[in-house]
Amino acid sequence: MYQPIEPSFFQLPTLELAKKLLGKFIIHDQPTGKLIGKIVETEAYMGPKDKAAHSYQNRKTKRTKVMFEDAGHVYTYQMHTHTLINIVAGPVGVPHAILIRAIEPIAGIEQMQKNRGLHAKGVNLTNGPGKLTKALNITMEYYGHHWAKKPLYIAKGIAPEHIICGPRVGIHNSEEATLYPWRFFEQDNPFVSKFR
DNA sequence: TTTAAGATGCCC
DNA sequence: GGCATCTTAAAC
Repeated sequence: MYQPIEPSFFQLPTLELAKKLLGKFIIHDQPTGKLIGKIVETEAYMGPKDKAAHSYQNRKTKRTKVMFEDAGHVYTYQMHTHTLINIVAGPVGVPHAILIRAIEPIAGIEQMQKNRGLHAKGVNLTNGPGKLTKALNITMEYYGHHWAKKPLYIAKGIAPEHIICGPRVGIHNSEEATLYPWRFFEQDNPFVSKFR
């Protein structure tokens, strides 16, 4: 318990992995203790044929290159004032990634509250991809890290009873890819982000 | 070197 | 609905 999952876990087909990640724990070891959240919402991005993905048509740049590594690496990027975090999926050379969109706080909640500031109450602590990275103190320095290694790692958790899928959030100019049902979340969990 | 746009969140 | 404010990529 609370130990990094075996690296082979990430070698599932991308959509399968996106579903299996629901209920897993994401853990960040800090000097002040462990910050732990349960993943309740994910989104898959499959570069080669996904117009909404940064790696569409295998575009390889400084930003997207980590997605060409083997599954389990950390892909971080900046969105306006926020850091968003992904799990690289697919075999070497196939630039897939899974965005972690929301978590439910499990341990270290007081520290998460401090990291977020006073305005974040209740579900607003971690119900969005930019919010959870701030709560967990995740920054761009984890670009290229591996999710099976401390101090930032995935651990076994609690599989959800019911999983819902639907269109991804915040995709507007990607034509047919706009409606791909590649968003997965735990039914009735209050920390799932709002659709826009 | 300059400029535009973005897988968001907070405030008005 | 506006705007903050950072990284990247593609235009000059």
